Amino acid sequence: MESKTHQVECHNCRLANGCLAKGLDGDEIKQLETIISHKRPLKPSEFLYRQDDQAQSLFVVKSGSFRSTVLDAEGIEHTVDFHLPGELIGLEALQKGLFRGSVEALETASVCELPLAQLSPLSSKIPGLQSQLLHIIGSQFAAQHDRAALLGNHPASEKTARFLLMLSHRYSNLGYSSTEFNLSMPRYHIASFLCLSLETVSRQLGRLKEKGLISVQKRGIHINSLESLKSSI
Amino acid sequence: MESKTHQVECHNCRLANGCLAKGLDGDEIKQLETIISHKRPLKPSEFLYRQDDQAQSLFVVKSGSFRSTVLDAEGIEHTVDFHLPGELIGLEALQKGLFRGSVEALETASVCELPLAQLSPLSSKIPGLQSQLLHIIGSQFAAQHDRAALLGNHPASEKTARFLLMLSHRYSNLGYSSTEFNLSMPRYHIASFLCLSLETVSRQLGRLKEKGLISVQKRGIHINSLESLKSSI
DNA sequence: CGGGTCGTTGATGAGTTTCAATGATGGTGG
DNA sequence: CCACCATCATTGAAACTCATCAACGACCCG
Repeated sequence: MESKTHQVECHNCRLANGCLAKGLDGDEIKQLETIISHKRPLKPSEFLYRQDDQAQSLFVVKSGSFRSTVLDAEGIEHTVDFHLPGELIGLEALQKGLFRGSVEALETASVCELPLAQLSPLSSKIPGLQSQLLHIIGSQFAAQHDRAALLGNHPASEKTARFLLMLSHRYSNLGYSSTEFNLSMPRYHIASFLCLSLETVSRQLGRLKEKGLISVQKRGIHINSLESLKSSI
Repeated sequence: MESKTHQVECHNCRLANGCLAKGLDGDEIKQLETIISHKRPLKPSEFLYRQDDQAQSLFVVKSGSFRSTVLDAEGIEHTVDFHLPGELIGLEALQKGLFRGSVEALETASVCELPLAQLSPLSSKIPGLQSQLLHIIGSQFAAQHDRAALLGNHPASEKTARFLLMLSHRYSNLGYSSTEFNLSMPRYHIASFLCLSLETVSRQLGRLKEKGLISVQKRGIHINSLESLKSSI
């Protein structure tokens, strides 16, 4: 059974507050739950969808993390973004009903599925849902602005520090530690996201470690002082 | 009078087909026109809005072109995007009601203003408007994916060629020539967008000229062969 | 115990930035 | 009307960052 529906309960989901359900009353949440389905969890490096797939749904990350990529005309893959719990994925399909990039689980991960055909009418019916949808869309545009500032014309050292600070910030928003976390992606993905080579990323992490700003052990990151790391930029 | 309302007529606007009015019937367009206002045209390098301004409205480019920028924590400016006629600006404000970047006219330019307070209720009332709004939002996300592929890990020569091809494509969609156009921005803005130095941009344009792929005279660009330019990447 | 993936580290060279000088253009005021 | 200034673009030379190539070690899983 490909898309067996698992248990669905927005009303006691710890993410509901940053999710579509935010600001809805009990009855509205029930209506929302009726259109949400949960696919089985994805395994590491399994694809949620692939570029040019027909899009029937949007997705919200429930657990784990994802990476979204695009292939350019020459078949070179670029990492567009990483997605943590609570984030909405697939908005680029609103244009033509096709996904414009691929999304791949970085670890065991799960999503809530929001069928487009039902989301749109429901959001007309529930004003709070529409406004929350627009709010989330706005966050994504805002995040892109931040990303532009992160990736823009900076030396590798700064890109790396900024990358860690971005993750720190996002984990902190999710209620996790802002100073201690595990990278869910290999160096190669970070490099592709930052437009650097994987060796450079590795070396820059090493430098930050030498300076005493962070501790690194493979995927494990500990930021010794957020302030010093920021001011190192 | 700061925001004097100029003549508003979506129904005979040549851009209406790629704009919010697309797919609406005559009566619906009339309703849309009632909430749209036109500010006086902006002069070159005049700001449409500035980062952290309170956002009352979204904007659609009616004529001319714009550049959107963000300041990072260090006060360094990054060019996020260029905006041509028909494009919707300001979506990042849907999150918190604040603009997350600045938008600046590159030449004499005008916009249609869409007050957020009225747009949202109207789109609930007119299903076609809501779906067109979502469609446009989707295009912007799709465009970001394309931009990621454009800017990603490529040598300066490719970035420059891709940049020209992107503009060519966008002008062509607007009904202008895809092989002959004027850059509305100085080299410095192109450089900031492509994460290069302005000298590098200048040199790369020079190289493309030497190779016979394009003609350049300051802001004037003529692409001798789109196909050769593409295959040069 | 192999074999694969992943991360680190070193040496080298290419590509890009930076600094600097010069030329073209357009607007302004004498 | 022309000189002057500011802005923008081009070009050169030098310095440096970063990518590439390569080797090695750590780890995990079959």
